[in-house]
Amino acid sequence: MTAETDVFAALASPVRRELTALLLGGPRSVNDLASHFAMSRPSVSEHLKVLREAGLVSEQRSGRQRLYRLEAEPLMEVSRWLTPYERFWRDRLAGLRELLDEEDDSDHGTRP
Amino acid sequence: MTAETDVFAALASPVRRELTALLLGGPRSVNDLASHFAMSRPSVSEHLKVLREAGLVSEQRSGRQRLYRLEAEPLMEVSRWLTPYERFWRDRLAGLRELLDEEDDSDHGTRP
DNA sequence: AATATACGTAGGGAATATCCTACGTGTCAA
DNA sequence: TTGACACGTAGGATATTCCCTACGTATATT
Repeated sequence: MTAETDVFAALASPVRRELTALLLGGPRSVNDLASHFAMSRPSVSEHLKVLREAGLVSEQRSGRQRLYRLEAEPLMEVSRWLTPYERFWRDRLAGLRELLDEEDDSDHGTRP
Repeated sequence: MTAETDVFAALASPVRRELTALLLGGPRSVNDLASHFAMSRPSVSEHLKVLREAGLVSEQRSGRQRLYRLEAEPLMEVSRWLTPYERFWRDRLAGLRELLDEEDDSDHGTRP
């Protein structure tokens, strides 16, 4: 599949989104990351593999640890994919706002 | 799971991303949408169901057709989720730009 | 050298995803 | 009313996901 699909598929799992969120604070070891989840460490390793293959994280060996680092570039594709839709929800919000403004107006169409 | 997870999971399929893209041009019937894919119409219906349950599309019956309309609001959650990562790729791009600027600079560190 | 630590991978089981064909329902057209 | 059309759903086959435990490898410690 395309790289784009890899990224979206990687983000489909709440565990993997949580992992990327943890890496916002800087590189972490696998044990460190795994300690935040109820699941086994090997399972976390597998999630990290998915993220690695999507290009969302990189690993760097440090002694017997492996530090995983966030690589956010692939998220640009998501952001770019999102662009044409922004107009839609802004339009919708603008419409909502108009509606609320009318509602707030105590002078309900009594003006000439 | 959370609504957020529904949205990310819905977007994980290239077929469903393509469906939402088609709906950018306005509401369309199921047959119309299905004609853009190699798969059977019932399968497209199932994909539309996933999108519906994620709140990404709505349907409106019109005669014997059902017009599907894009509902982009749930994508705001994706956009919001993306926000803390933007800094990362901008930083990376800024670093890259610096590097290119230096490369372009014919006066390689010969200044006092 | 022997042991402990940090990690990845193998292999397997259960759940879910993704496609299909067959069929049922509601709507329009003749 | 009969037939065609548009669609959703049922049921099933296969692939993939997601979790586990067991195990192998490399590095550090003693």
